[in-house]
Amino acid sequence: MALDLFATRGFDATTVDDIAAAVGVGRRTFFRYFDSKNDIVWGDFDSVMERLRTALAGRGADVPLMEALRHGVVESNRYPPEQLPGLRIRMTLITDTPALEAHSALRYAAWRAVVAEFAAARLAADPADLMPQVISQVALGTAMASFGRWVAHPEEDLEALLEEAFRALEVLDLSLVPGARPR
Amino acid sequence: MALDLFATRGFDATTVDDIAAAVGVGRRTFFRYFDSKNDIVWGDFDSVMERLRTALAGRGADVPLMEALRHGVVESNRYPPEQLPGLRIRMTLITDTPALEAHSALRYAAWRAVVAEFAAARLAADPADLMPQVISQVALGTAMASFGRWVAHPEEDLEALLEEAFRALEVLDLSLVPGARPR
DNA sequence: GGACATTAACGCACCGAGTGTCAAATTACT
DNA sequence: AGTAATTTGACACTCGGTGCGTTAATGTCC
Repeated sequence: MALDLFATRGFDATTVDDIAAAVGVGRRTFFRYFDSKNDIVWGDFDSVMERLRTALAGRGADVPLMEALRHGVVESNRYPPEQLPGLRIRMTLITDTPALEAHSALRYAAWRAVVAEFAAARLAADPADLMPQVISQVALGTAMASFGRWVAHPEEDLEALLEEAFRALEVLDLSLVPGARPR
Repeated sequence: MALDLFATRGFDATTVDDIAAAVGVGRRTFFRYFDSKNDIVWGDFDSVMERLRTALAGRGADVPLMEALRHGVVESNRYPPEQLPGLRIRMTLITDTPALEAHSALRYAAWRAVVAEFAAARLAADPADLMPQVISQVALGTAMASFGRWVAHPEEDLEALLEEAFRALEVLDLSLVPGARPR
């Protein structure tokens, strides 16, 4: 609903009054349901995190950490085809609207916390320790690079991109020698 | 100057009028020198990026990519001791003021672009390709994890943290097997 | 040194996001 | 139906940020 306005008129050019009017509701009422205009775009982020959490927990302890991470992230980003257009609109808005890009940092922090907790458990460390933090940052960055690519290249497959990116991560120190051919 | 106000009163509680008054300048004039209130905290970010760019370029092509990246990032974050207190104040503000955390995403994008360009050149790829993007995201995340740790633990050494984090990156797929002892 | 152009300072009015307050409307309950 | 609880939304306000237009400095050329 409001997403359509954003997609056509642009995020910045769409005021909260516009949205409220379009939904047929008072401006003040809008702010009862959304903490900010930005929050419209990231719908139910809690469920995304919950999916990630369960996907990570679903891997046995015998699977190496980075491999479990790859599986978890890929699996939690598996969407039924009919949801992909909506996802693309949202991710497009996020990646090329500065205000949203900035605001998203807050959501990402929560996402990273899930990964950090998982990594910490695996490493028998504290989530605040350096390595779990590095791993969570790296996982987020890798996922974001994949999403960014997906947004810019609609013909490519999101899952495949995530898979490729995370696999590259697992062999980072081996493949990235000078002179190595990029695939 | 304005940083002191942020540090004592808090970022959100300090209005632009407060700052302008403290500096003895009109509100409108403030906005001639800073595009936004947020921009005060990230001083001359261009010089940071320039340092990174030259530090990366300074490594010979014979040094492996991830190693050159580590050297470049560590070197570009080598500050004279007298600048560390100021840096700590700024980074503390950034890491625990949501508004700044969000705004910083825009600066980070520029930083990543520098890394992506470097990585792309090394891989004979395009900066927009998946791998350069992954590498730039990973580098940023690793640096941020180090900074976050440094802010939370003032007794630890920033350079050492960066060094440790980036070294861990180079052996990610080797050390992070289940049962491996965290160091 | 004086006339002129340029740039900086800044007051004013405005917009849009977000919040607190309070009264009216709706809904739920018995 | 009548009462209590919840939802809605109007109003006023704060704060960040911008456009505009005017005054004050600052430079520049003859």
